[in-house]
Amino acid sequence: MTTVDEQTGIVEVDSDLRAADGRVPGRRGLATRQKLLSATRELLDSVAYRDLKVVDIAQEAGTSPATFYQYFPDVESVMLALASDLSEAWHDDLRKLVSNRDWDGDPDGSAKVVADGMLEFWTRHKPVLRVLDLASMEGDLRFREIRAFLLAGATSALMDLASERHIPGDPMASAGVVVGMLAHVANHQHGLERWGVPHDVLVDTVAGIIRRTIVGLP
Amino acid sequence: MTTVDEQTGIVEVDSDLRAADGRVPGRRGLATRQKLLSATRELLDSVAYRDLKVVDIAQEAGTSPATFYQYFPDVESVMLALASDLSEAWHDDLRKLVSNRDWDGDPDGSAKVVADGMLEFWTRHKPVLRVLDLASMEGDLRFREIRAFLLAGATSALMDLASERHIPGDPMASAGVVVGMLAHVANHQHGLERWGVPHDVLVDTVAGIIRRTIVGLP
DNA sequence: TCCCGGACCTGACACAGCATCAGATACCGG
DNA sequence: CCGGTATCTGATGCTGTGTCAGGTCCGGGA
Repeated sequence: MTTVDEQTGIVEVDSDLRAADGRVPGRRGLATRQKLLSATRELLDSVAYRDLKVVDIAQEAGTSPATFYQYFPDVESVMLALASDLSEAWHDDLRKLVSNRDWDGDPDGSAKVVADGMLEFWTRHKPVLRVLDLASMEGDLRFREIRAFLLAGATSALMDLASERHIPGDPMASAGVVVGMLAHVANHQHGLERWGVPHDVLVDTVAGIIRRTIVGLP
Repeated sequence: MTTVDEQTGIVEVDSDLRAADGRVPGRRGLATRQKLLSATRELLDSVAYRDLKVVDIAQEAGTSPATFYQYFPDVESVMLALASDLSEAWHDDLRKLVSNRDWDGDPDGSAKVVADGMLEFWTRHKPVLRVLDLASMEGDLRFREIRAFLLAGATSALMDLASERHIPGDPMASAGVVVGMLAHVANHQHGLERWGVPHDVLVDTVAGIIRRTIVGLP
């Protein structure tokens, strides 16, 4: 999270980073905080968010529960931080993914690169993105905000594309639905593949929907 | 859930319905069980699954935590039962939704009815379906099975349609992706509408994707 | 080198929710 | 009205939460 202090105008990275007692953490403290974040991400591979306990995170990080509370008020806040970091990473990846793509000359290839890239990113960070999805669905405003920001880049990129092409229908709705579809397919990839749909067929199918819905080609 | 006892061949509705001590519940017991189910569904409207406590469910149902454990081993099992019931209900709704639809004469209207119907069902039962989605994503096999069964009806209906029409691409993948998209849009409807996409535009967009992807019309 | 002050960590504790059981209560057929 | 079984619950041990006061670690100054 990058923010600008309204009072001083100072740009701070990971602002509001302060321990429970109000102190600003130093080198050692930041390392501990990082260890807690990593431990949480690690645990999320094997245990459901619902069953994530402070005790376990602390143990995995090689520290005590009391220390956990020095850096985060609860487990949800760790997720928020992880999701926020991911949001940054995604915007970097996205830039490489959609910029300078030849939609006129090679619409199929372009759609495929976007579909594949997003699927890959979602698969790589599945555990955190899963929680982001759930918490958003359940109405948590802070998670919703991050999710909206995370999807906004992809959505607006596709929306612009749809607008340029003057496709029938609402560009915003089309882009929003397509991006949601990508996220959903990524999350349930495993299920579809178990149903007998191989990964590359899935990518082709999704790319086809992007092409027809956004680019406006048959 | 309807099952057939392999040994006896006896068809049982809600088989394995037995209290914690192994007794088969009578009229009064079934009523209590039902009250617990309703209470859970009720609570799910206002509190996140993650925060659903046995104490709260018991209180909402006007009984004690100990009674809860008479009928369910844990909160997850209640969700399983609710999801299972929903799965039955959906298959009934689905039958009315897709049967005798005129895809050749009125593809737009047909696609719209399916899109609208599914969105409506998902919205009506959002809390339970949300949990079903989450638990499936997190890899819980029992929830996955129910989700697969729930989506299978819609998926195979669309798959058959896609096969008949000889659309390019894999019918199974197309149907799976489209059904997933519908579920996802239903879950995140609120977000899209807040983004300024009205409900009817959303339905049109989704119907358009169904038409182009499944029916094979521009 | 030693020491000292602040940054950091943790053991101990009070409390909430989980899960279980023995015993109390409610209901039904006779 | 009574006995027996189905149903319910108060009491209880246990796991995990969240908060202190006080201990440990570390780097900079003498």
